[in-house]
Amino acid sequence: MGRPSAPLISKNATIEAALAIIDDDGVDALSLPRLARELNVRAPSLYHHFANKDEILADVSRAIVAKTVFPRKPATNDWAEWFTQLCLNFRTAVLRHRNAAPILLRFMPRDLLTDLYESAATYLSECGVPAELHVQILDGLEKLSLGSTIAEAMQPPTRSRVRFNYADPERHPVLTAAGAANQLNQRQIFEHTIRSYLLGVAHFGAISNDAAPAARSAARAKTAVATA
Amino acid sequence: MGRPSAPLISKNATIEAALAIIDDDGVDALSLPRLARELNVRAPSLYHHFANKDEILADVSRAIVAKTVFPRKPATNDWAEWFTQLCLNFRTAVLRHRNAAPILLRFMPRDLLTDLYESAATYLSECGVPAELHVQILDGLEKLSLGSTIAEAMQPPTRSRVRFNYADPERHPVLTAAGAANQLNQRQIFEHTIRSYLLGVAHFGAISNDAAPAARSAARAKTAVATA
DNA sequence: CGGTAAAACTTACTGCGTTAGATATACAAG
DNA sequence: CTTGTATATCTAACGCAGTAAGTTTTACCG
Repeated sequence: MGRPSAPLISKNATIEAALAIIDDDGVDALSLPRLARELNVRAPSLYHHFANKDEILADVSRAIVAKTVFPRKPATNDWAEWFTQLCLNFRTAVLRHRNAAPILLRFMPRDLLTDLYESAATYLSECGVPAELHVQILDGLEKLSLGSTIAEAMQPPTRSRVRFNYADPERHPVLTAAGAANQLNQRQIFEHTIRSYLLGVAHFGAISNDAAPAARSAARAKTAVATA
Repeated sequence: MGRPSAPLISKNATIEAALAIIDDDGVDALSLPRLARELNVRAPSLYHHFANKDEILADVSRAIVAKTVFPRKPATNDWAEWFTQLCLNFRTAVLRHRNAAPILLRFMPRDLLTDLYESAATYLSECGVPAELHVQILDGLEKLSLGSTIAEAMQPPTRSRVRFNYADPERHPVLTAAGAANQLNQRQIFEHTIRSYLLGVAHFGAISNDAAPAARSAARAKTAVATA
């Protein structure tokens, strides 16, 4: 065949095709022969554009995360609201390709995140949040959004209120009742979780084991009161 | 060779061997030939005890999660403290085998969790927490612990204070400063995140988009105050 | 003692990721 | 316009993986 007048393979088209396969049939269905066939090409030709399969997967991860919408900063110093919106947008971007969750876990584009964090930390400083809290807020939010979104992506999608699908009314009566009483869907629980976390950080600051026992016992007392 | 006087393969030994391989060399290193070799046996013989490789992986996941220590209930109605301890124990159990994180994501033993949730929901009821909050607490905590622990497991372990390893002092000055100012390690951030979340739920209850705008704006006001 | 089921084996197939080397074309230099 | 080199595809082939089929030996039960 020899060299074609215009290249048959482009990085972008390859990544898009890979993403389409994953969306349609899952990560396990993405093989190089299949990907090549979709591009009307042979598998080894892909090695002229990518070092190996992992590089393709890393680029797919990057493409997914890069579509996260960056919210504009609010007029007030309401950083908690801004972060909540950012996390929601991240969740939306990831859940658009929920089959890709496993590769996202393996190939999270950390450099993208680092650039994002730099601007987020700057914003926190502008809002007067002390630097000691920055890591805790950023790292906590990362674990929370990334982790809980990926965990959500691994389960079948549910638009309506969250139940416990594995609960058996006979063996798990209390849980079944809890499912019936619940009013929130997955997205609302996520948003609620983020917001609760940020409220917690903002109100109580660092609650470490050894550093601030007074703050913790005070917090514990409040919890007990609120649920009595 | 024929049938041996005593079986050469047992489910338990197989799962332990698989876990050892994963701990030593990662998930990708676990192949049936290698696993069989470790057991002094041939690969197809494993099919007499497991339907396929996925079944082995599922059993490995189950073995990891099953080692979570169930904390005893405190004398007071301090359910938040109990849940915090439970989540910490779960994290410990998972991080003992951090290489196994990807398969844990795929083969989370949901039935184990369901039994656990039933008793947790019962406990919440005993403590007087209204049923409408049960799903939100359980599901929120699941996403948070499972997700953030798996996300943590995917990064290299760090016992000391959390920095941002990918931050370049030139390009990310604010982030570098934030890393220097941070006092908490991974475990403390995790614990803090759980506690902040539970405090948030206990104090503010459901914060949904449409249900309680008043509660949310009140919460937002408090956040702003706390950080001004 | 004989039949059945258990628990190992050997052999073999398919499909994967990847490498090596051939082939033909585009493009730039003389 | 020729010629050389880099580019972009191909074909062929290797090794390893998961798994299926069928064989062999042995344990155990009536």
